[in-house]
Amino acid sequence: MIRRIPQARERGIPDATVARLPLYLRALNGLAERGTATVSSEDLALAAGVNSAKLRKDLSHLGSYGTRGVGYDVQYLIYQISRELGLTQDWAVAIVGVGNLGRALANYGGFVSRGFRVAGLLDADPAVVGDHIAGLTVEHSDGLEAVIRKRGVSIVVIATPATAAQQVCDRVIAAGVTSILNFAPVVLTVPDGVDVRKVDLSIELQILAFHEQRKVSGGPMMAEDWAGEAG
Amino acid sequence: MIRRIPQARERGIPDATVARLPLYLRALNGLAERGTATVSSEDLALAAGVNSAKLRKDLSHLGSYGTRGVGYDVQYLIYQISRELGLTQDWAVAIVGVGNLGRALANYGGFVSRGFRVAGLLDADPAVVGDHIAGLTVEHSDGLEAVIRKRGVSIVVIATPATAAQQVCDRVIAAGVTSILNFAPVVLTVPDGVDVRKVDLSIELQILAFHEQRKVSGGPMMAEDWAGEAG
DNA sequence: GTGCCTTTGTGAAGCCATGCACAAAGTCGA
DNA sequence: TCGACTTTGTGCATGGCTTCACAAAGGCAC
Ligand SMILES: NC(=O)c1ccc[n+]([C@@H]2O[C@H](COP(=O)([O-])OP(=O)(O)OC[C@H]3O[C@@H](n4cnc5c(N)ncnc54)[C@H](O)[C@@H]3O)[C@@H](O)[C@H]2O)c1
Ligand SMILES: NC(=O)c1ccc[n+]([C@@H]2O[C@H](COP(=O)([O-])OP(=O)(O)OC[C@H]3O[C@@H](n4cnc5c(N)ncnc54)[C@H](O)[C@@H]3O)[C@@H](O)[C@H]2O)c1
Repeated sequence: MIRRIPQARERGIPDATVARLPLYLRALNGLAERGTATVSSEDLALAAGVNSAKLRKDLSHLGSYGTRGVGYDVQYLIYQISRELGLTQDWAVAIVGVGNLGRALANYGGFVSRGFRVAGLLDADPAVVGDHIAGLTVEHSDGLEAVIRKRGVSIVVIATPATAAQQVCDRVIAAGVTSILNFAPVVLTVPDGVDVRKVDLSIELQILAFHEQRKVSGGPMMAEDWAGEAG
Repeated sequence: MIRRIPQARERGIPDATVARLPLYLRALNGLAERGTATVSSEDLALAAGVNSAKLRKDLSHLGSYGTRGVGYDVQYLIYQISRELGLTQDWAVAIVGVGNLGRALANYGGFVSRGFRVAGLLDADPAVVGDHIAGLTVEHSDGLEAVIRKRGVSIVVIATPATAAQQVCDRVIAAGVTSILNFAPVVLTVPDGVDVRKVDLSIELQILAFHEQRKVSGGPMMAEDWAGEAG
């Protein structure tokens, strides 16, 4: 059978598209708050900071939800993207490592706002255990596996020092977690089937520094670049 | 003259490569701490979590710093990558918005550790101004431009609420800053020549949720995926 | 010096993402 | 009902990134 109907959603949405869906969702929520009922790909793309053709191609992976000559229904598109991202259910998240960063995350309102619920705060330091943060009590990380199982935690945020991250990672995976958001500056080793995403401030700054250096070096090609290239 | 020697560093290093250099640098520092003198692309790639061919091609963009049959000299490669990233000089960074997140960032040791120095903490809230954090005093954001100019700030971290981010962004750009790290969940609009990188927790969680949803839906290929493909 | 062995640096192929450009589709006014 | 206009959905070309595979390069043992 050679016939090959390129059915949307037949299997997978490109990673690049998935990474942009939250952006579209945010832009759509902004429009919805201002009472906008429909939006064209051009306008939505502008709000999300992407090319309109890319936006349309991205949305076409979810299905054909637009109306030609009109645009997209804001509310309907919000629902479809939310459903696709799995935000119509709520996800229990545990934060391991309640130091500077862990506290900031626990207090972060935007966390809860869209489908994510902080179901546990865990730390290894007895001095921190028992602290009340954002309505939760910090528990000892000895009970990590129990917390994960009992509260149905499916996403774990690692905000421990780098030295503890792999160990915490191994434990939560053993407890059945397959989605990890890592703030520690280490490359986590995980088995197939486990997703790790990392947020790394240090890397971002270094990338900025790279470009900044090129700017201040006096234009596109500085003298040093030519050194040794003669002959 | 048709001869075209593909000299490394002739013009630009691919973005994808630049984004990985900090990863290599981190892995190399780990090796250096353990006293390793030389490392093969295979081993370094393993430590950095990438394919070894990719590592070699990345490094080849900087120059030909390896020795065939031996590998790369760890210290020398650290120096070369550092220099390429602009980490041999130190960068003055200002943090605007000293709330939960801004405080965590200010207290973050890994900031200073590699070429970045927090040169200013600024906030609009009089209740926060005057606080002492990590050896610095929080200043009022009215003086943003003055701080940037007087202390040679070239990278600004925005950790204000989303509503204030664009305004802060406009001001720091007007003050001459061309590198911004944005933590606020908004798409910043900037003129050409300004680099913005964003760190967005919410997006990362949503991407994790997407994949997690697919997993729990019943394995690698769920029934719904096959609907309509028969025949 | 010579030959073997290891490892680099890179040509080439394949893959994925981007963005243009346009036909198809649907709305809306007359 | 019809025609003009708007906007979507997508075929296609382009470009960048990744990966394989290997010739060239260099160290090292003898
Ligand atoms: N603070 C920031 O702005 C920032 C920025 C980027 C990255 N990071 C990274 O995020 C991580 C946390 O940073 P931080 O500033 O909050 O550090 P922190 O030292 O303030 O907090 C770390 C916390 O983790 C706890 N901990 C240690 N081992 C543990 C274990 N095995 N199980 C559970 N908890 C454990 C400690 O008791 C402590 O409370 C670090 O890896 C840091 O490099 C932080
Ligand atoms: N806390 C987190 O873990 C987290 C995670 C992801 C994203 N974010 C984002 O980071 C930003 C900061 O988060 P937060 O939790 O620290 O919020 P916060 O409310 O605790 O802190 C914001 C700070 O910015 C200051 N501010 C407001 N307007 C300002 C202005 N015009 N100039 C200077 N300072 C100003 C406020 O006075 C306050 O101190 C928010 O946009 C948030 O969405 C936070």
